[in-house]
Amino acid sequence: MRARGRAKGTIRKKCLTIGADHLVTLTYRTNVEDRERVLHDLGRLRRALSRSGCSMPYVAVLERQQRGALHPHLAVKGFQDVRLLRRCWYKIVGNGQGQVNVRGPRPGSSPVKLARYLSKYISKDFDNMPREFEEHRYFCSLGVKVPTEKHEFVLDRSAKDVERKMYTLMRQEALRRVGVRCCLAEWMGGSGTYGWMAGFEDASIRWGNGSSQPVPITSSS
DNA sequence: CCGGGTAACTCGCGTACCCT
DNA sequence: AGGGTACGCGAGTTACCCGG
Repeated sequence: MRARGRAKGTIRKKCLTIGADHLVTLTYRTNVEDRERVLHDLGRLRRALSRSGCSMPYVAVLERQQRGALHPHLAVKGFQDVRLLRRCWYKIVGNGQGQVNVRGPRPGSSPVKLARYLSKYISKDFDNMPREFEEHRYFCSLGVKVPTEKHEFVLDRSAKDVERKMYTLMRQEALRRVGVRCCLAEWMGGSGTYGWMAGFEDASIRWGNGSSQPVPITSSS
């Protein structure tokens, strides 16, 4: 199905865009199979976190356990307050009636791997997850823009100074394609041998010739 | 403080069409 | 046949208001 590929690709790109490196798993003690209930609880959690000043960009998917119970996985960026998450989740599902598990980045893990991990759930459950017409397979906070232009590069571990030069070339190419009025998002793998860069149109800033940082455009200019 | 209702807005999904 | 793209529908998100 074409929607599967599109959903997988979008999840992967959104995870990379927000730089997701932590995975939050919310579960119920009881066997909750009602999708409406899970989405409702997820909405309440989001609202509770928002009111606590802890609104976070996320990409969420639902996974079905072997017993049939649904539970959400959330890909988020950076360390989240587990105690706050737990307190809010327990308020919603009842004290001790659920689990909150936050998994941080492991050695060798990356936003790329987490993105693959989440998109795997989509393809895995695509065929066996009961789903009504127009229901979404995944959910994310608003404003997560998927880049329209993206270049990936791989460098040899033994390369010296190549990384910096390649980085400069990548930036020049991104600015050439997207335009100098843009902001750049990037991610570099742990070993520095793999990464990506993406450009987003942004009329409020401008890259000058040879500058390493964009400068804000004031209303007078 | 918290939950529910509502409205405006965003954007995922299915689908049709075109091109290779 | 399969990939790319555009479009409309409507599910989902968010902010705000109000009542308990």
